[in-house]
Amino acid sequence: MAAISIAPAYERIYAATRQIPTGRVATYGTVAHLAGLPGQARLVGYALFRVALPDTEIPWHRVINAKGEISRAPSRHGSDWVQQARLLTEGIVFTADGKIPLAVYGWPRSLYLK
DNA sequence: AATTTGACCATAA
DNA sequence: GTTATGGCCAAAT
Repeated sequence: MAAISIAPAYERIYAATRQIPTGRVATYGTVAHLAGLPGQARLVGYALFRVALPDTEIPWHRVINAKGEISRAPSRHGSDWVQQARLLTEGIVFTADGKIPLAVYGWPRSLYLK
């Protein structure tokens, strides 16, 4: 009954990630919330790790951590730099600290309106 | 089937 | 400012 959403948890995360508009970024926590997994910021990170390589339609590079910084990791095989490059390509400018001003690029805007 | 793994966030000291 | 800790979950091997 109610086959409302028997979709894999990860797929919902991917769906939420695809909704991030170009030139904008969302945090893991936000994506988790949009995916219907409030508080599961970690799952988002886990899911994205499994998808990053065969990248298809998922703008995984638009997902960053709550600090407004790209989550670098040794296990990422350098995909973290690809993320940096892609964000720059979309017109996003990093601060001197290598961070992204969420107040400007954060999405959805409603979470960052002053 | 059990073990391993993995890109977070918030709080406390 | 850093460091440590708890919480949370699913997929790949």
